[in-house]
This record gives sequence, C-alpha cells and structure tokens, in this order.
Amino acid sequence: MSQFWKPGTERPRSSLVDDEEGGVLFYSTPPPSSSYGYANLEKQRQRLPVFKYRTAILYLVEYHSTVIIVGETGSGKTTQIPQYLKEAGWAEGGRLIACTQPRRLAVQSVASRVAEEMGVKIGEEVGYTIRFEDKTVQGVTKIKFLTDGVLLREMMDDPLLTKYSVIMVDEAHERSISTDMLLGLLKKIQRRRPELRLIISSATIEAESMSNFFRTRKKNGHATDDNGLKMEPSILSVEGKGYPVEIHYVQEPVSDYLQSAVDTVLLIHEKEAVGDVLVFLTGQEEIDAAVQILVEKASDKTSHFSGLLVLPLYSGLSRSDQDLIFSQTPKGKRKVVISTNIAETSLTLEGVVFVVDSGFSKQRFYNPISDIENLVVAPISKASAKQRAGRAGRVRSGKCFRLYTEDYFVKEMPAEGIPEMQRSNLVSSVIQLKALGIDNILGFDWLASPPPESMIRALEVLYSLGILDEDAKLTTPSGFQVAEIPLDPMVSKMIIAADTLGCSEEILTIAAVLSVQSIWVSVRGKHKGLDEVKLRFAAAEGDHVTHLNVYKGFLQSGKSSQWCYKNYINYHAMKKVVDTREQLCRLVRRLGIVLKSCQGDTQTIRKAILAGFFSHASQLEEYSQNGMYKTVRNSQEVYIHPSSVLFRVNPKWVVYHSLVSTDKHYMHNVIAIDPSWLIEAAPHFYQLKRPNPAIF
DNA sequence: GAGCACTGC
Repeated sequence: MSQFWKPGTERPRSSLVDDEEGGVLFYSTPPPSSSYGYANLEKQRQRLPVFKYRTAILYLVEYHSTVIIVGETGSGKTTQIPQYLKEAGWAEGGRLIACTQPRRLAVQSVASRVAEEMGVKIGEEVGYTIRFEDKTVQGVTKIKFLTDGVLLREMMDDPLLTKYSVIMVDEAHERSISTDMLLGLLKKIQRRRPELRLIISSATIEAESMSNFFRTRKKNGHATDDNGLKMEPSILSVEGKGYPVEIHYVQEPVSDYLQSAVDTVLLIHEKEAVGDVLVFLTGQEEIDAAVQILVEKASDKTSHFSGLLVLPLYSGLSRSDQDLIFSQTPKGKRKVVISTNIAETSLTLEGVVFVVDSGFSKQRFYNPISDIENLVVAPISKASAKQRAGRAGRVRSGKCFRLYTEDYFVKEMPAEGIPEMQRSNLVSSVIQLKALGIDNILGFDWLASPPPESMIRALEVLYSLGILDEDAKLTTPSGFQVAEIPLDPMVSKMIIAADTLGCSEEILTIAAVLSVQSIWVSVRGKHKGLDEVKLRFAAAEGDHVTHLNVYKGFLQSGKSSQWCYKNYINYHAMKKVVDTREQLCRLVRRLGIVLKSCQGDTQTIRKAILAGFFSHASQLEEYSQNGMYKTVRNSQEVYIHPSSVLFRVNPKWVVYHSLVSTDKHYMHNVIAIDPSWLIEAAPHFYQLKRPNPAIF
C-alpha cells in the first residue's frame, strides 16, 4: 500500500483498513468497491501487521481471561481480531463477539469494512448497534460492533452480558467516561463469569496500569482458575504501519503559539517539499484568526504564498465547509488545515505530510463545589503529542513541528491526560451505576477514581431530584424511570413530571431540542438577521417555549430545508430533533408515560421544567444595572447569555438549563418563573437551603 | 451584546 504520487496526478487508493484507529476516512473519490474481489481482500488482510500475530492472539485469548493489546495506528487490530476470533469458533453456539468503540461513526465504518471483508451483508453475520440504530439479528449476528455507551445500557437488561463470549474494548487509551465505567464493570462481570474473555486494546503503553487493574487472583492464591485459565492479563504489542515522522522542536519557548503557528506554516511552504499541512490549535476563535492571517498572505498573487489553500476545521462548521476540507488539493496548491482536536481522533485527513502542534487543547474541567464545568486551554499530554505527530506519517514519511521545547516535552509534559471521569459532572454515571445495582459508589473499583467531592455532589443532586432515597437507593418508580431514559437525569425528571402535569408532548420536544447543540445556525457577523428572525419565534416565557414555536413552524413547513434557511435555523439539527423526539416518545411510552398536550398552557410547561431544574434558579440582583443575577443555590454571580430571547428582558426570577463559563458565567436557555413555583416544585430543597423564606 | 474541545446513551 505504500504508494507515492505526484501532486496533480490521481491519488493512490486507500481504504478504511488504513485507518481504523484514527477514526473515519473521508474519500475524495468514491472507493472502488466493485473492484475488490474476495481474493484481493484476503491478500490485503494478510498484509496487515496484526496478521503475524494471529496465532499468538488466539493462543492468548484461549488461555488468559484478559489480553491487553497495544497497537499503533494502522495495525489492523480493530477489523481483524474479531474475524480471527470468529474463525477460531468463539461465535459458535449462538454466542457473540463484541467490539466496542467510543464513537458512532467508527462503529459504522468498521462494521461495514468487516462485513465487506467477510463478504456478508451488514446487519446479518456482522452487525452494529448505536443509539437509535440496531443493525443486528438475534441468532444470526456473530460479530457485533457497538459504542461502549450502548454496551453499558445493555447491562441494564443483562447484567452479566451473557450472550457475549469475547468483548474487545477498543481505544481504551482515550479513557472516556463510558470506557472507564465499562472496564470497571467488566472486571466485576469476569469474577462471576470467568469464561468471559476480555481484549483491551490501547494505543499507548498504559498497558501496565491496565494490567494491574485486571490482575485478579483466586482466593487460594493460585494464578489460574480450575480450568487452567490464567488470571494474569497478558500484554501483546503490535506494530503499526505508519511512516516515520521527523520531530522538530523550537529552540526557545514561544510566547504566542498562534503567531508562531502561522510563521511555521509560512516557513514550511517556503522550505519544504510538497504535502499538506495540519495545524493543531485550540478553538474556533483562534483558528479563524490564524486562517485570516494566512488567507491575507495567500491573497497576494505576487508572493509565492498564493499557493496556499487555507481552511479551518472544527465541529461547528457547516456541511459545505467540511466538504471543502476533504476535497482534493488543487494542482499546484498546498492545503493548510487549521484544526481543533477533532483531527486528533475523530477525523482523518488524507495527504497530510506536515503537522504543526501548538501543544495546547481545550479541555473540560469540573468544579464539584460550584457545580460548574469550564472549558480551559491546557497543555496536552505526551500521548496526544504522539498522536498528533502520527497524523503526518500516513501517506509517506513526514515532519512534525512542535511549538514547544524538547526540554519541556521530556521533563514537563505529562505522559497521559487526566481521564474524563476526573474532570466531569458525574450525575449520569452515578445513576447508571445505581441502576446496575452498584450500591457503594464510593467504593467502586475504578480504573482511576473520580474526586470524592464529585461523587458526593452527584449523590446530592440525585437525592434532591427524588431519584435516590435516604439510603441512596433508586426510588420507585421515578428513580428507575429516570435511569431508563438516556438523557441527563434533570431532563429525565422533567419528562416524568410532565406526565403528571399533562404536558408530555411539549416537554419531549423541549428535551429533544436541548439534546442537540443548537437549533440556530452559527452566524459570525450576521447576528442582526438572526436576532430579527428570532423575534418571530420569541416567547415572553423564555427560550424553551421559543423552541416549541420553532418546532411547530418546522413541522408546518413540511420539514422544509428552505424554511430553515430563511429562518436561520439549522436544518440538520432540526432533523435530529425530530428523530430524537420520536425515539424518546417510543421509550417513555414503554415506561407507562402517556403522551398528552397541555394545549399551549405555558405555565404548566414551565412547572414541568422546574421539576427537573429547580436547583438552577437565579434571582436578578436588585438595583443591578448590568443584568447581574445570583444563583439561589450558592449566590454565584451569573448573567443571561446574549443568545437568549430573555437577554435584556431580565425577568426578576429565572431558571436556566446550563451555565457556560467564559469571562463571565452565562446562563444558556432561560425561562422566567414565579418564585412561589420553586417551593411548590421542591419544598425539601428550598426549605433545606433557605430556612427563612423571607427572601420571597 | 457574546461564543461552543470532543464524544455518547
């Protein structure tokens, strides 16, 4: 597969096998699937680095309860190991082989690749499951790809995951919350089901700590169980097939990595051979600034910088902007993509030969005391730096320019990032563990323990919502109902309250809208138009009711994309809202919730919202000139976000959906309320916090 | 009058 090509000529064909670890490949030309004969595919399979280890892997899986596979990008482990297992008989007798991925797109693309290699139709012998999409057939499917979140959900019906013979947890090094939870629970399952085999696949040598975690011994001290199965995890390394990447460091620390990144791109263009450039910065604002500087340079037709084609890449981009990034670089041009971390794991760009690494990314941090999540620009880990550099070695040997010193890399950069578990609000995780019968949350065997303060905060929130009782057990029925609904527990509580109040139709719409990023198109510099359009939908009660108006308008337009375009509404987001709402309706009906509309009674709707969000109440500061509010819970200074329809309206009392913290704490999605509803919705909470209700 | 790294059920 190691083909080279001259710029301007047709690019070599590539396939998804090149990329399973790195996420999803975007083809600039459609893959020539018709030319893949079976024999051809078989040869390709045998050329993958992992093929040499086929016998070893099968031997280890046979005799060890847990196998840890350290494999670099492009080793082929994700697509091949499930097939080896199937060929060795692990799917016989109605059993299933599972392979989990952190991302939905990866699940779909890996599954279709494996189905193609096996010459079967996707959804039959090889299937996949992601939320809202189950492409498996019971009794037929033998290899199943799924997100780790889906496997966690499956445990609620089948706690010991009895239908699986082998579970491969892929991308474990990413340490997402669901991967960490899954690993802790799988360890528990293995104690009850010693015959279950686990394969943990990771790109980094964190294998040692992973191995320690899974090291279990029988009480009698033997390292094997009665059937001779070794309890000691084994570790196997598989090399990748990336090309070498030359690493360059700066001599002196840089004071302005943005400027330095721009300078480096210009230098590469001047001195280096052909090949696209990928620059890692932290966020949209920074990226747009860097793009602008470079575009200005490139627009000077007389300078040789006119050969630069500069493009931004972040998740908020529209479809059409994303298409530009994955299109072929025009003849005589050098493509420069300036990206967030999205290009580190989720998306793979072809043709990158040079990487510029700022050494920073935006990371989420959670403060359990204030209950606020913050996005902070923070230094990346060595593991991330390595991953970023690897992006330069996909088509041929490349170069990575790190905008930090070698000394810093060696002596100061942390080896691994902080697991997400330790940087997040844990309300959803705690309720999920409770639903799985894990009573002692604080004593759970975590791969890395979250801060006790975060767990205590989560328990408090769930208790105040009436989801947990005094003994920290799920309440009946609402605790169990909330656990069944795959949404934030505060949103789920709102849905359950709507059942009693008779406005479930409206609240399900609101829940669906809150689960997408934003239903408005992102408009830089076009705020005026958006604001005017918003007035057409704006409700005096606030944003949630405004969302209902938009949803109604969308349905009345016949779900028209034209209508969305005219109204500054994100069509794809609205389609997702409709989808999600449908799924939620189906789910809550199963829980015995009756769909009913309150026919525009916005007071009832707001009361249902309060049932979940009473702890997010804020009061306008008296005599406040600048719209300052204080939260009722802890007198935190907050403001209504300018995107809200209640911005500058400043009702005396509001309830917000979430806080966004930048230079100020902004309340996102706000409704106006009557404070007496708070006591009505949560007497326990408000009596508890305010023994003297004189403030009302 | 301002801004959202990235996922997932």
